[in-house]
Amino acid sequence: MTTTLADVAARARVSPATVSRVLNGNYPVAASTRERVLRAVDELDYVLNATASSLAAATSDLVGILVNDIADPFFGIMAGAAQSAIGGQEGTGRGGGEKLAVVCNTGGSPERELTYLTLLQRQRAAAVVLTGGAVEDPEHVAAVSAKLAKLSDAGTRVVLCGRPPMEGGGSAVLATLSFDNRGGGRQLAQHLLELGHRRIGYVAGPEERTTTRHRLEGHLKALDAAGIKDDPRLVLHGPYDRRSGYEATRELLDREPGLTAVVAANDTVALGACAAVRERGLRIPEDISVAGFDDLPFSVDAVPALTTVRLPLYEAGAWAGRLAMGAEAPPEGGVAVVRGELMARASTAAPGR
Amino acid sequence: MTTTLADVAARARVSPATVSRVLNGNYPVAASTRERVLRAVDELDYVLNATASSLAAATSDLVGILVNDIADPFFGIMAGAAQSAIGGQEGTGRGGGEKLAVVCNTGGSPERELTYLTLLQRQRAAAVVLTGGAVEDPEHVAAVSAKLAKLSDAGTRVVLCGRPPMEGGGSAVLATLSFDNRGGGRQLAQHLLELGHRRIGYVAGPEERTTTRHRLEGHLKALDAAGIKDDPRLVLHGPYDRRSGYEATRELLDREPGLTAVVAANDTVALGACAAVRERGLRIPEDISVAGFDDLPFSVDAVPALTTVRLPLYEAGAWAGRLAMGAEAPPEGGVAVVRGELMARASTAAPGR
DNA sequence: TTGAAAGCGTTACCAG
DNA sequence: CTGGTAACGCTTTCAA
Repeated sequence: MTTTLADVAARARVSPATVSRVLNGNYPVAASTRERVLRAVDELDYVLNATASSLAAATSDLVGILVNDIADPFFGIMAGAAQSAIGGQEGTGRGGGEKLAVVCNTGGSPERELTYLTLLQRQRAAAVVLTGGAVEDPEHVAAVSAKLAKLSDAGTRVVLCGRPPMEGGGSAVLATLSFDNRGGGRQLAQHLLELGHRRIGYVAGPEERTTTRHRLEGHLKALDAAGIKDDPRLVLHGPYDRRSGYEATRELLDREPGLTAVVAANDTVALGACAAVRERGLRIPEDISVAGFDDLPFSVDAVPALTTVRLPLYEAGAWAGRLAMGAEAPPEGGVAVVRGELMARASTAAPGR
Repeated sequence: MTTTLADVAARARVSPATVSRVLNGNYPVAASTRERVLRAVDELDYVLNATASSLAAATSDLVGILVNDIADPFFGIMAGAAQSAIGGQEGTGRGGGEKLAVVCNTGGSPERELTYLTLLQRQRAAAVVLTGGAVEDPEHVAAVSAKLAKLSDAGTRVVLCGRPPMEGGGSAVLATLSFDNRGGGRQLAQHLLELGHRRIGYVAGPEERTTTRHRLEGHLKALDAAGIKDDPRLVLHGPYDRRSGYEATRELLDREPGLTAVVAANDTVALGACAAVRERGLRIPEDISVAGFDDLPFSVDAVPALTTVRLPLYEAGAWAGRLAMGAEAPPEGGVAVVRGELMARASTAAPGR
């Protein structure tokens, strides 16, 4: 049979209540008693039953971190940082209070996102962190808002990381750490424009996603400011993966052979873009410049000449983790904008092609 | 107040027991009754309390997937596959039975690995999947074995994925999907040897890790078979990251300028190796060959000429997920060896240097 | 096919 | 500082 708190109490010759207090360390207990209890715990190899604790205390120690694609280091870095911030706190004791930070992979699917939120709601999760760009479909946005409101009502701390603030959902969301995607898109384009580039292709992310829209808006705004009129033929949408970058870039080069630069929605897409460019026998950056977003650790190896906007992923994730743990939310309605840094890794002067 | 099963029962004019049966779908209920109950559930926006369910049923719907480094796509791909296999099953209904697959990042730390296992034990997890190479420290191995035994006793299904079978721990572990790391290491070395390479550097992973030891063993065995004596100066250990590959390769090139090939412990390390090689003005593969392991999606972009062993990460992860869900374990003591495929992406004939 | 009631293992309040 | 004891919300026999 599984040993219970009562077994420990019996062995230590104290009441269950006392054992509970020792284990949770949230109430004064005589040192000698504590000693006796802990010995009994060790002797019996007792482990608290979290489901019973949660039921009785009406609070769980589960913290869910939702990501769009667990195979993408962009999310891995943020989630890992959050998990460290959450997990690396309490002592390693047999006691309670230890948070269980876990990451849930939605795979970018709205349904799975909702499913996970429901599952976490069932668990009465202590906190939920939503990372990465959100889907903009009104119906889904409404569903998520409603879910978050319910979670929040039930005492779950809701934090957004790398995601724009929810429209009017301010009450349910404790804090929002949003990347300055518009600014990043603008920086990238401005940089290329200053170098003299005029024909710039853009491989955007999936439609209906906030990151996609914001980065593209920044890009187009910069072009507009430079007096370059929006050319829809130079913008292609696709998923945030390598293949999309490859295929879209081939298409862009077909449409506009005079292209001197390609901006990709993120670094993973940029890698595909590079492959397509190389395939055409073009050198980077001598013949054509390629720019990305995110600055994943491997992009420097993939393309030493890649221009990118480095987002402070680790810092943002860690901050989100702390907020989930109860840290004070930033002022201004709990919204903080996290800016990226432009990394121009090589000369990318406009080729004469 | 939070609405409970009793509230639903009252509204549907049935007993709590009936509501439970409808929600779990594991007991016959009259269609009309079910209808009424479900309507009440929807009207009240009721969500099962998983902690209460788990306590009463003595089983949880939590499945934990432990990974060494969540920012490494190697783990992301496996974990994502496992999560899909686990999560994408039940209907999206409001009912129970839905598993909550979550991934836990140990960061390669033995303590955190144990902590997570304890946390999952507390939650009475339905299953636990341990992925990736294990630490070989005897004390830690014993601690993990003991933990797994306890989990297993408590009814948790334990699955190992991309990790060698536990010594004698067969009883606690339901199934083991182990990569053929020795064979992979051998393949890589043999390939290089056949091309005429004789001075081959090796950047190994961290000491005390099974993957590190096995891959290296395969490598050395192949060299030995070719009559090349083991030269400790050509083997360097370090963490599984880019920096390690960079620094170790610089050191190797200093020690042995006549090197014609470098084998890295995995593709991430290989990227660092490539950077170091390029820095010395050497071209790949004309001047020197670089080989890796794992075949991360981006490695082809980083180094089109990289030679690597592709491991079926997705398939292994999906299989592990199915096993965690209750699929039948493979025969042979539950151990299955998953082999990789050699990918020689470019000519890597031994340079004349 | 449905209902009644006895737990499941902890927590937290109230006494002492 | 410690003990007794109602909850906590659901599952699951056992009857009907």
